[in-house]
Amino acid sequence: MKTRDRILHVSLLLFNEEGEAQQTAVDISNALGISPGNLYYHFKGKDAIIRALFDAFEEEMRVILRGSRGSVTSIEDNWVYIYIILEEIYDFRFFYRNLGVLLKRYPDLAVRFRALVAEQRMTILGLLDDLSKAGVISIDPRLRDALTEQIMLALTFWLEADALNRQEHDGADLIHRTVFQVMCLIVPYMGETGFDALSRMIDHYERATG
Amino acid sequence: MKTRDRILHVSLLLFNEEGEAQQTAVDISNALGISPGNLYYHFKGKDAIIRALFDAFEEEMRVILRGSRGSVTSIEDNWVYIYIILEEIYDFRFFYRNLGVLLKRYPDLAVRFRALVAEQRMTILGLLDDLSKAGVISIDPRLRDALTEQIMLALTFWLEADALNRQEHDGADLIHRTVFQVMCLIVPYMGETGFDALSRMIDHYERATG
DNA sequence: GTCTATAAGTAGATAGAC
DNA sequence: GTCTATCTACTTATAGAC
Repeated sequence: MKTRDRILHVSLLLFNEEGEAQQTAVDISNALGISPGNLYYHFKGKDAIIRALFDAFEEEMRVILRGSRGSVTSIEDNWVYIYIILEEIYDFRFFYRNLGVLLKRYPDLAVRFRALVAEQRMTILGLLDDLSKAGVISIDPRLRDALTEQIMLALTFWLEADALNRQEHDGADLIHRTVFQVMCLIVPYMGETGFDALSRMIDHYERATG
Repeated sequence: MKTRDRILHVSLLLFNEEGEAQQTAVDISNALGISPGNLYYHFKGKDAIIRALFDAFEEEMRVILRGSRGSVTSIEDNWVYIYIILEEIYDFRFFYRNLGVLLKRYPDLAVRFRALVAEQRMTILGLLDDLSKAGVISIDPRLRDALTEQIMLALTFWLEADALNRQEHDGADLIHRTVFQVMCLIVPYMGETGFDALSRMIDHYERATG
């Protein structure tokens, strides 16, 4: 593995586990067993590392978002799809843990992040449209936008909300609970079948978390 | 106005407008027209200032939360009450802009903040219970907790979400939109009257924002 | 209470040898 | 590519005069 890739790999690990703000360029080079000078040979600094990590995240997320076009037509599909999005976010969770600080510090990333969020919003809207057309949900158009915003809120701040509620966390369980939380937002619009779907979801949730 | 109070006042202003992370002890003393040494005479550092500001916020918020006991029985009351909570948060918005960083940096504040959030959650649950008993809403008990969490999410991360979507913001309009957003979460559980309530809310919203 | 001056500590960045 | 050594810049915090 080339040093450049090792730097990215270890940085992502450190940022996710210990928090981005806490790690200095020297910390990263120590973790890698290389000198700070060497680190600066490969990346101009922590900024460049973060930008490179964002490149990777952005590309992966765009692939996921574009993969939804017309392929999510049942509530089960929806469940799985939300799951996939959350897992991708979890892989780069350090971004979402300090969103405010990071976007203030890197205005260029803020622009790109906003564009990504916009595409995410369009995807969620499309998802709700597909579910409507398939007759799975029925929602007043005035409430549809509000629901979309709520789902966006959940998808964006689930990690921060969890950090607020507990000190430690179990990633798999947290993702699971968050999918459930998002699905609960949709249940009221499923009419009579909503309660059945909810029951099935709870079963599914209980089974997976023991 | 005593210097101590002036420091707190100007610090809150700076933190809210420019961001807490960006302001150093020297910046604050410059803004006040006093020396850094003098600042350190009154407060041991930025930490002590932030703690003092949190004291104020915590006390004000607790008064608001305790004021809800049994006094919110209509959907209009609920609207007003959410409004009051959001305005209080807005006054100390710098806390909510960098929650993650702040709570990591000040573990003692994190403990107190979590307790405050817990009381907030109890208040929201109580609100929903009161609305249920008054026959205003009807909600499956399994969905009630999820709804509570969603409202908490909205109340806690509305400021960060807005910062993500725009560069600048109009406080009054943002608060208004957020109240609307929260109310939209409750509408599905209002049955037939929900649509009327929604229409009235939209009217109200349009009127207030022009 | 308030000032000036300065110490002490930390993060970021580069130069030059190997 | 990688290292050691060092330098700059900045923030916090304190000492001592007024």
